[in-house]
Amino acid sequence: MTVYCKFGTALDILTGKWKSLILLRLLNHGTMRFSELQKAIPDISKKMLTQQLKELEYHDIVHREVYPQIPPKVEYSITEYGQLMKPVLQTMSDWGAGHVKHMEKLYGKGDEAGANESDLQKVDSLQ
Amino acid sequence: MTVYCKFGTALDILTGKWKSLILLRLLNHGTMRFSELQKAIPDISKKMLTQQLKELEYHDIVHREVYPQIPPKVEYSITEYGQLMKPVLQTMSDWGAGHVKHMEKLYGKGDEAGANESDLQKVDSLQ
DNA sequence: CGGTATCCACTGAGATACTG
DNA sequence: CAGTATCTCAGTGGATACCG
Repeated sequence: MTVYCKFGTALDILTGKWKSLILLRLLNHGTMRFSELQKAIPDISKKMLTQQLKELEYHDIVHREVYPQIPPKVEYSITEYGQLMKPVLQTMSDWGAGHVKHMEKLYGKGDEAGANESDLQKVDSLQ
Repeated sequence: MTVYCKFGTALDILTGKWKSLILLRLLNHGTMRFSELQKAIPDISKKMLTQQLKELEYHDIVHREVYPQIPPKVEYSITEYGQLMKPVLQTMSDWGAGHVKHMEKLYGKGDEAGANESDLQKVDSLQ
């Protein structure tokens, strides 16, 4: 049986280091303002944050609430539908955790040679 | 509690349309030769196939068996450890399938406007 | 505050040609 | 057959400045 590849879909959403980081923050902290997300995710630019949030909003994973006031205030949160991402993120996270261990076993703790884990970010865990 | 982000790790492996396509083929067909993979994955270039396979091999997900003969013969397969990817792939695939449905509900069947599903590939399913 | 708009540097990936 | 070596170019994302 052949089916259309669902990874394309899943990967479009999860791909890129930024989207997963955003989702993680929102899942942990609940509602967050644009500036809070910026502070919580070091090194992300406004451009990227805006872009990624827009995509997540289009996919009905993130909700964007605008408060029409001066100065503006915009809050982001995970939609009810978006909560379905949690098990996916969790599964990937669990596997990733195990895989870090596995790589250490294979190549030793200092595995600078190819694994490229230098850009791992410290974030709150899913639990 | 803060932990190192495991998504970086998981995404490094799963990211890119090619790696997931390769894993899918190998999971379905078992052992495959380089040229078989090339035929099975239309539009992938030798360069990309080689590169992705190398990375998967480094991560102990794919095994590379070289038969020292002329003409050369190289077979690729999923390692025992690599089988652990299956649930991850399955979870992502399941969510992706549901998400396609969700997008159709929201935006209608013809959702050319932003979802960019035009590059979905036909592949054998995990089942 | 929460964005857009513009420019620019870098990289990922395709095409092509060559090799053991 | 199964790669490697270059070249090239489009797209991604960073920096900066401006706007409602």
